[in-house]
Amino acid sequence: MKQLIKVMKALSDPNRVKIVKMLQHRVMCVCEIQVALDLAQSTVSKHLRVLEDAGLLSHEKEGLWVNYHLTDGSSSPYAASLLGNLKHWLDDDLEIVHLVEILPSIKREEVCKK
Amino acid sequence: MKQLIKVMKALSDPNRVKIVKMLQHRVMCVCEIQVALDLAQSTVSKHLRVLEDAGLLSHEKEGLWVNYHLTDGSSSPYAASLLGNLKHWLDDDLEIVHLVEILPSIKREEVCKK
DNA sequence: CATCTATATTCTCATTTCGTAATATACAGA
DNA sequence: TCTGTATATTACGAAATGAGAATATAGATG
Repeated sequence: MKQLIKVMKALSDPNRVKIVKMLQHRVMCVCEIQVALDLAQSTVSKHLRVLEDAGLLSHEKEGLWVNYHLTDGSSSPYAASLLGNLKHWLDDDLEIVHLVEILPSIKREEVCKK
Repeated sequence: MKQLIKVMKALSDPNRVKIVKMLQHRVMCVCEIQVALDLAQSTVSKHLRVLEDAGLLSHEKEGLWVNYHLTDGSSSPYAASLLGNLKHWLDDDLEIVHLVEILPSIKREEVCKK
């Protein structure tokens, strides 16, 4: 039960769902997500932690960057199912469409370095 | 997006998930659910509203009783999918197993009338 | 109509959640 | 080792959430 609730809670926030939808298209680092969603860096970092704790994401370090990507869901059947569903869900959502459109223009080399 | 978030939020609470799991077995009125979950009546009433608003439940009146049951999910594709998933999810969960076991002993004619 | 009874709604409180700013940490490069 | 950059963590305020008690509502029955 706890596992399920964790996954559901993780996907109960619009910004976190947006993160999942973006990661369907490519791996992203924290600052790229920050720019895409226009949130504070700490906020993004916490959202990523919630998603990862639920078994939806994982990360690898690449120098200073941390690359986040979707998991294959093998850690949790609930995560697996919902990641599957989210593959097609919201593809018509205007906000998501827009996010995906601007995704190619968000490049870490240009976007970070503040 | 809003629709999806509503469904996810509705299923982010253990007591609401328990309600769904119970309703997979039979129609229940508010006071039966109240007894099964050992919650205040107003709390149950509110949980039912959240689930119904998300398109997961609907109700019919039967005299003084209000019968709640799962929907076929036709009002929301998200609700439909998750109701489908929840058909098999948590069937091994100890808490759910116990709830389902005591379900037959909860009869509105005996349980209500306070 | 008066009175039960089941449910819904409202009020209030404690807890959680989401956001930011500030700070700490990790690590690459001079 | 010192500096700068990306990320994580902490501290904290505003808003949402879940709980129960009290109250309102709807409808059945005498």
